[in-house]
Amino acid sequence: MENSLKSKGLPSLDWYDVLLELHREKSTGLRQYEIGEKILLNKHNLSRLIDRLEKNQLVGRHACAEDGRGNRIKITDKGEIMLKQVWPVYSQSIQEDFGVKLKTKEFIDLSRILNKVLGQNEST
Amino acid sequence: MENSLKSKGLPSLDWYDVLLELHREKSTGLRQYEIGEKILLNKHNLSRLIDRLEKNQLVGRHACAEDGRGNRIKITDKGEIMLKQVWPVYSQSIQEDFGVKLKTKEFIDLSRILNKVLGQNEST
DNA sequence: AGCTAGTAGTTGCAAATGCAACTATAAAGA
DNA sequence: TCTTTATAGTTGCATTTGCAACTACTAGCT
Repeated sequence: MENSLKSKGLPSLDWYDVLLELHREKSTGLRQYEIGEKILLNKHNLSRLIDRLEKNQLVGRHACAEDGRGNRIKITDKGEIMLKQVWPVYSQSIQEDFGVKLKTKEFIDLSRILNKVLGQNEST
Repeated sequence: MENSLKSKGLPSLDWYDVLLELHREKSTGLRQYEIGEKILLNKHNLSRLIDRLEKNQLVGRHACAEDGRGNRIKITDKGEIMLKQVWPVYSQSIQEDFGVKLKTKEFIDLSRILNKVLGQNEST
């Protein structure tokens, strides 16, 4: 999937993950720690990922009213456009790597089983 | 799993993967490209991974009779010992992350489905 | 044989990651 | 209020990864 994106000059999947979460909260934005809870990335790496996104003007860091330490991250219009550009390529990769190879029931089973593995984590 | 290994001063899982493949061919050893076919790592990174393994005397590079370009990698006794040290920690992690959370049937299904995803790859 | 193309493995450099230490602010307790 | 403790986020440094170019050798073609 990464190769497929890269060959088309699109950013990697972790950029997509962050942009998607921000898209879902377009109006209010998200705190960095909130993004960190949703995707699998520790805070220092997330901080630098957002540096890169910001440098590419896909997101913006805004001062945070309720907490002076943190900042509120919002997706930009350019970020929204990027999201729309990535999705067709991403979804086609999913189709090729999973859709073609698995029956619908297998796909559902896989999803359910992996969610069980992810869930009930003593570390969370 | 990586955290669990690291906290006990043991090397990461990719070291284990390589050592295990070499253990299975202890007498003849393996060419680097053969290791590369078995684990998910491209050749330059594998080359450097083997550098590290060699520096820790867990494997040895030997001149290759049948092909002057390549070398034959063999696990050392120290490597075998490391393999034996890692396995209990690794297997316990598997137990915690999968065994506890999944029923036997789910585990088998997961394995079967993921193998289907891996297989029939147009790129291989 | 001699030339060309392909393969095995290595290396330099840039970018990404992990770890620990750091700053700045918030929250909790005396 | 003042002190202590916890949290949000950043930064420096070492290690790892990805990419492209490279060497050295093999294999295939004429």
